[in-house]
Amino acid sequence: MNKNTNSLAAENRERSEVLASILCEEIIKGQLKPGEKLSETAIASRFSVSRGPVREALRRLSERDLVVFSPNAGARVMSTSLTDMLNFLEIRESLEASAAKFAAERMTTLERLHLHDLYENHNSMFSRAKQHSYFKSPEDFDFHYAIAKGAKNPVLFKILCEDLYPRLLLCRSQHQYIKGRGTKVLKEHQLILQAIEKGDVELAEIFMKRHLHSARDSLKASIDTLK
Amino acid sequence: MNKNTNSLAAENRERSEVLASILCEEIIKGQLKPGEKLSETAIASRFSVSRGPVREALRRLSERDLVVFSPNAGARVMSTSLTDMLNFLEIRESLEASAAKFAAERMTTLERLHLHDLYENHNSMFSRAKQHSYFKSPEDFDFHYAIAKGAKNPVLFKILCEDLYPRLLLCRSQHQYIKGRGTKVLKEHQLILQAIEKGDVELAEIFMKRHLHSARDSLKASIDTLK
DNA sequence: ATGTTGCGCATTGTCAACAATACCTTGTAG
DNA sequence: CTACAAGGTATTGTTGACAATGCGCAACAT
Repeated sequence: MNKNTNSLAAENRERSEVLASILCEEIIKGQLKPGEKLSETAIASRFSVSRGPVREALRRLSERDLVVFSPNAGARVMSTSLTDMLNFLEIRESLEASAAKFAAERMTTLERLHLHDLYENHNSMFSRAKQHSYFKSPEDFDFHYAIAKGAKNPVLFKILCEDLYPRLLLCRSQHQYIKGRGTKVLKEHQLILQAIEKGDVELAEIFMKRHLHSARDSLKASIDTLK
Repeated sequence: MNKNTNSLAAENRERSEVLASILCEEIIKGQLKPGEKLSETAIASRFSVSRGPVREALRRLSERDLVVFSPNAGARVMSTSLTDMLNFLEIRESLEASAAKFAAERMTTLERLHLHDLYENHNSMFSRAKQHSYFKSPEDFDFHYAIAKGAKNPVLFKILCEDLYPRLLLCRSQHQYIKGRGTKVLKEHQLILQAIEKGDVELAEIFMKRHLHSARDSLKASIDTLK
């Protein structure tokens, strides 16, 4: 059992890493506002640590593009634009299309069954208000997550799930962008699922590409209406 | 004029960032061997700084996956496998294909001319022994770099040029992998160039995909012969 | 009233010392 | 001779203090 489950005491990870992941979560969830100052002393006293680990954590977040540094002026929460978001989605389209392709080729039978379950669950409990929180179930939090995993390319997985997704979620939290394309998403997921289940590499790629493309189009449209 | 051009004194960037980029270069160039211990005190004394900035720099490099940390045992240079390299190349294929597509669509006339020049130079001084060092001309060091830039998507550019390329170069330096597919590369570049010049989006994407795919195949083949 | 200049304060950047952990050497037993 | 254990040494993790830079407020001049 954990010796000190609530504090950030020695869980075989260094403090700076633990701090970074906590701050990462708070930034992504929007608990820290865009452009908000991240004072070293404030964070240090909040977690009852010295400024050293805090500084290391902030440098880590800087590499992840979640905070920005001004020389001699410290760190602020990265503030994103809708243009950033469109750029993210454009790349996501290409990467996830590849992921779907590889998943259709490389997923194990078990993984395909698991993906099917995810789809069914998603389908059945659709009417309820459920937006998956990124940190709720980190193991298989999503249909897309499972596909990224099934592509069997750790580099792809890392870029997609550890680099792109967090920053995409940051964009969403900063713009109250709740897509809600309704039942269309489910239908699109179904097509992808079926292609992957059959091992149809080309179709899986195409359906995923279309799926994300229409997500992007939907964002573009809602931007235009706002404008 | 710079007050202290040779040392790493105040150039409006913080020490940890400067240190990180220096170490990054040395790691990628292979001056630091895979698995080699990165002692904080050794680096600190080498650059005549305290351990604080060194630690921050190492944490930065850890986020870039250039070093790995063992708890309470410090940092070591990331050591890569040929499998890693194949994974990198697989993703590069998908990302650069998109880059070529967007470049064909979005490059300015000036950028197209510049790309043409790059190709011509590459073509003319082909016989000489010239392998572009990554840090030699960071602005337009390569044909691929120019295309990534011309795609006009900062996210894509960052993933490709700041995340993927360095790690790919690390793989190369650690495996003495000098591809040398000879004049084939030039021919393939020419096809890509022509497609981009014409603004032929589909062809640019396809030719880039083929280009990088055959590069990957060539690596696979040389792995098999070694095995 | 507005723009500017100077001072004081708060925050960041850096450092050296302390505590804790891991590694290596040495010695001993089987 | 090899395997294992124990202690010492070196390195990492952390902390608090010092130096330097930037920011804000106030007073003054135009």
